Amino acid sequence: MKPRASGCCHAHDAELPDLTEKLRRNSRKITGPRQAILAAMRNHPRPLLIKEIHGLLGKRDCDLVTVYRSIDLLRRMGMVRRIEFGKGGSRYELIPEGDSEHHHHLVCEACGRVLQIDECLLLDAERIIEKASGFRAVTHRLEFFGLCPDCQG
Amino acid sequence: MKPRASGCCHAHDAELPDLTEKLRRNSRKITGPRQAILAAMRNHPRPLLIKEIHGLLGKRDCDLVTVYRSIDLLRRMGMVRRIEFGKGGSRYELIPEGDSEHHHHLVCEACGRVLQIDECLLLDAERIIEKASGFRAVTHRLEFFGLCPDCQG
DNA sequence: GCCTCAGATGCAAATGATTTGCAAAACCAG
DNA sequence: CTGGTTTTGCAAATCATTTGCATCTGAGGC
Repeated sequence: MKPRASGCCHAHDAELPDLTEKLRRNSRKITGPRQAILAAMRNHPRPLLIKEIHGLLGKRDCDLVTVYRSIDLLRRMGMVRRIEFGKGGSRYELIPEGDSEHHHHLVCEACGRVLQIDECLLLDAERIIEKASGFRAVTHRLEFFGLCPDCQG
Repeated sequence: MKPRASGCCHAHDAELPDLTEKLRRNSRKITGPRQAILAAMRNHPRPLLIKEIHGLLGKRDCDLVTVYRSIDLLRRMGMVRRIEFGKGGSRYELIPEGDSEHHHHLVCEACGRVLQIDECLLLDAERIIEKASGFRAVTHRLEFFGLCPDCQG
């Protein structure tokens, strides 16, 4: 279980055809705002606030409300995932193509820096809980919080 | 790891002296609203919305704003814990006295029913993450979601 | 290339949770 | 029981998110 800095990385364009295909399949349109939002998220691979995404676009490219609506569409299409860090609103991150495994985050409570934790040890726990509780389709939400090296005072 | 229904249980009054003492120590006052809120939470031992707590009191006992302020005070005094289930606002639950261990919840995504999961397997994970990341004071937030038996359809 | 029309967008305004300002009311130490 | 600090209630401000609606636009069909 090694945390990994989720800094900027690859920006391969393979997601654009993917978007095109998925949108077409649902008779949705490939619009400027949607491409711009996806591009912004690709260039900033960490959980972003709606407000941050909007800021990355420059207010003229698209309205804040459109960011909300587009992100929601992308989420329903399975291209974006919502994450709750508990203050200031929901955050969203791109789901890399072919990514079936989710991951967790380690968030600095002072500065908000985010590391990514790749392994997930809780898939077994979900099955155990299903058996013990009678619940079905059990998923989980797990985030870690602490003070990053720069904020330890 | 056995989920446990977090239904109503004991309502021993040992918390009232505790509250009194803690409040006095910080030169805060023991007021009607604060006692009423604590009593309401003791009688409904599950994560409650501010709105629900307010509802339990009868609007005349105390203003919604006072519930917000009192809950925040109780939280800062370590008597109440905040939980985020991700929709409809934060929830709060009483921390039983002498309780050092936290627990997690299993939430039905359809009806909102909540079971409590007592064991926590992640304390080791926190230490491991501290070592690997350089973060300190690492804590975590973990909730499970699924469909309870009544909502599987 | 042009038309048409469902789907998308912008803007204003509604909603819902939470916070803040301030004057009046409630504790409690002396 | 009195003074002075803490709390409360009420109104209004904030903040994130959603909704209504008139207008605009991408994409398939001509």
